[in-house]
Amino acid sequence: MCRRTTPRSRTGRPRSAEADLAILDATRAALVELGWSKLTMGDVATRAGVAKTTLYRRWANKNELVVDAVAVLFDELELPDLGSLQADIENVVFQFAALLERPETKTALMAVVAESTRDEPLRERIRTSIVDRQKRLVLEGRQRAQQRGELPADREPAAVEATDALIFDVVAGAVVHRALVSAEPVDGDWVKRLSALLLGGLSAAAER
Amino acid sequence: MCRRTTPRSRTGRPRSAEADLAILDATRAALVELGWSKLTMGDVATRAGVAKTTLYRRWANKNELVVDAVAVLFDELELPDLGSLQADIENVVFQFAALLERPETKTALMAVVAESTRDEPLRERIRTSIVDRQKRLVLEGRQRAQQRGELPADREPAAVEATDALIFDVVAGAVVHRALVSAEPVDGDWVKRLSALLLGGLSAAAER
Amino acid sequence: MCRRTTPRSRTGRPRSAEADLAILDATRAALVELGWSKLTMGDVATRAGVAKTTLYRRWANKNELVVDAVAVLFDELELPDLGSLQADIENVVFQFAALLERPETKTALMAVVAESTRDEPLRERIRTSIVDRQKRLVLEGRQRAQQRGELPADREPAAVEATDALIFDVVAGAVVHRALVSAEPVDGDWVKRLSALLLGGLSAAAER
Amino acid sequence: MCRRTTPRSRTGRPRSAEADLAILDATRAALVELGWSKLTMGDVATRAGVAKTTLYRRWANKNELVVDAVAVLFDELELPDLGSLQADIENVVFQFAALLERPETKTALMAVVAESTRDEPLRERIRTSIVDRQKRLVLEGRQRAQQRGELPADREPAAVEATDALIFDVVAGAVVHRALVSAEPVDGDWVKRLSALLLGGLSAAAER
DNA sequence: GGCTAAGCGAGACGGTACGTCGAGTCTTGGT
DNA sequence: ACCAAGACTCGACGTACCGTCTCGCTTAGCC
Repeated sequence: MCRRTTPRSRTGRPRSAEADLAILDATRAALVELGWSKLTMGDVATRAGVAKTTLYRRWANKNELVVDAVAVLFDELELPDLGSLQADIENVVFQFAALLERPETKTALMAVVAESTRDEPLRERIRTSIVDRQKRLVLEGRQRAQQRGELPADREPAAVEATDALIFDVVAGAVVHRALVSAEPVDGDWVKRLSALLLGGLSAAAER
Repeated sequence: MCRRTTPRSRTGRPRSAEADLAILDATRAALVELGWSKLTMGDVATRAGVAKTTLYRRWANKNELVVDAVAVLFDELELPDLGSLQADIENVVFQFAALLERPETKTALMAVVAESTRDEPLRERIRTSIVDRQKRLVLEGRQRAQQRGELPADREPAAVEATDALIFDVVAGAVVHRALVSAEPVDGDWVKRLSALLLGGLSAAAER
Repeated sequence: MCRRTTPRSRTGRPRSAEADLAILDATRAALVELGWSKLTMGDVATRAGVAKTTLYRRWANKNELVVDAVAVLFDELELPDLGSLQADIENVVFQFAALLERPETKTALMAVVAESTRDEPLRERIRTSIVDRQKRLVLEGRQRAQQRGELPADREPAAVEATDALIFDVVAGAVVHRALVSAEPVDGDWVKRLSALLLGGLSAAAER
Repeated sequence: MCRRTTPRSRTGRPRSAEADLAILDATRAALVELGWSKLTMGDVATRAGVAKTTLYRRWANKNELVVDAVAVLFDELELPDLGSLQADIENVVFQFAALLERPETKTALMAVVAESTRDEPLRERIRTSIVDRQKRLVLEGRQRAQQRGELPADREPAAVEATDALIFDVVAGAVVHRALVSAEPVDGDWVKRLSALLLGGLSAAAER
């Protein structure tokens, strides 16, 4: 979580663990109230009852702090076995949509992605802290569907991986676009249509 | 294009039309060189050979200016008839990906979307200037495919509209997510897989 | 009054005389309400129901306008014959003090003098519009006192002129300093002491 | 000197004392080069090698800064015992005139007095920083003359105080008016006439 | 009575300075 | 070594006013 890359000295006063939590909580609270662009480091420090220095000792800048503050929310996503691929897809789409409805996620996610187009370390941090962690959902869902026989067993690994990546971009991208760009609700009807499209597409691919 | 809402006074010196163009050009140039977050109003004004006040007389803030500057780029997207739905899809995806590769679009699009989550007028501006204008591509492509017989003729209009919206979010969302979040190339292989998925999904839906 | 130095063309629409008065009135009103430093040309124009252009066609800048607006107030000073030099002095001091109590004079006079230390044309304008016009009071008062026999008749003109100038600086300077710098009231007691000082000093000089 | 009114926090980085001096020096330099009205806070900050915010942290505005910068110059005035009241008067008048010849004083003094007519805190600051500090010269000169027997010993204190105040306003006012309004030189001849007037007036008052 | 040169209101224009705010750093004294 | 406090530099913000300009529209005087 903490961006300390150097191996951390053994002497001196150790960092306060409480401070880390307080800062991340304060960051999320500030995101909810103010949104990304009005959030300030000084305000976060005040909310957390901490000096600005303490923030900068732990995070290099605002972007990295916000990524860490928001990343943990994405770990809440789970994929309980609901018995069918369609149910699993619809469930995860709903969860993801609910996550994007939260004001802290809504305002922060696109902002840090935008910043990351010009900031390679930030992109890397986003990838490791948020993006890659969610790919497990696609992998798990696909494997479960194969076990159920809803999808054929793997043939060549490269194709499987490419399809996983595609599904990930399609699902995540469609939900984000629906929620933030089109600014329309991710409701039951829309989710059904999306999952139907995906299942149809995957089945068609499997038949060939 | 310009935010003139009041019907425009008849007296007084009229606004310079040249200035408008120079400002939008300067904005795009600054986006390319500096990216969204480093772009400043003062710098844009200098590049355009214009006073800062002239910018603020026309646009309320950086976001609205950037939306206008970038919007015109999206109008370049076209949908020539390539003879098959698959070819049309692949073509438009490529065009869209190429657009998102341009540094001015890449850095600006996500940023203004992020801001729009807390700024209703901005969201409206984005919708009318950018988003809604591109929905025509989905509509046109679908109609053409129906004429070719690749897709069944319309049944109920509501379902058609909902499917158009879904396809729009899926295509645009997937490309944006691939390009900006996953940060992986939108290459021929990926585009083929995406269009196969869509075609499969649409066909499956049509059969029911 | 108006700074037109070139001989003025005979053709074309003549300048509005009403506008001149309205502008000077508006300037004084603005001085009263806002003071020198908060007075703006745009505000004066609005008050006068006139375009800014019209101001600048007549006065080169804020300083010159204010000098003209205030100058006329100084012409109100009069020197009625009260029968004795002491009474005449006390009377003119009271008048001058009353003038400096008016908010428009108070705020404007020192300000334009301050500006004039770096602006030769302005200094010239102040001299001709305000300062020199008041020297007549000293001259008149002295001549009247000589006729009454309170002061000896002139000997050498240079000395007379030098004394006139001294008295002018002493009286005007003392009143201004009392009113604006010391910020204490120019009351009967103070005026009596000042006139006694002057009369004593002038008599002493006459005896030699 | 510095406007610190609250008793000063004990924690945090203390204010730089060097910065204070550098800023006041820079202010005087800017006054000399540019004059009051062209002096800008940004320019002063640059000259002092300091950020603009540092200026505003210490002084509320240009006026207060300039008063502080100029006040110290007035402390240079001294009243050495030259053996006679006349000599003492002429000396202090020359010193004061020389001070008003300096470009930084010339341009600043009237300007801040003008502003002070609409700004009570500024008036107070001028009084305590500049005006009251110079009244000592009148007091000292009068006491010395009494010791020499040139002036009678005090009778009632109120009258003495009133006369001191009068002399202060007359001398300071006359010199300022001569130098800045009449814009004529404070030369030996004029000074002799002024001191003669004062001595004559004081003697006449004493005889009664 | 039409021509014409200037005046006029309106308001946009290029500039310059304002005073504020936030980022990120540095310097205290104290833990 | 950590920490809270708060001053520091830097740079952008959005606003205000200056004095100029460009419109379209009067308005007086001379042909």
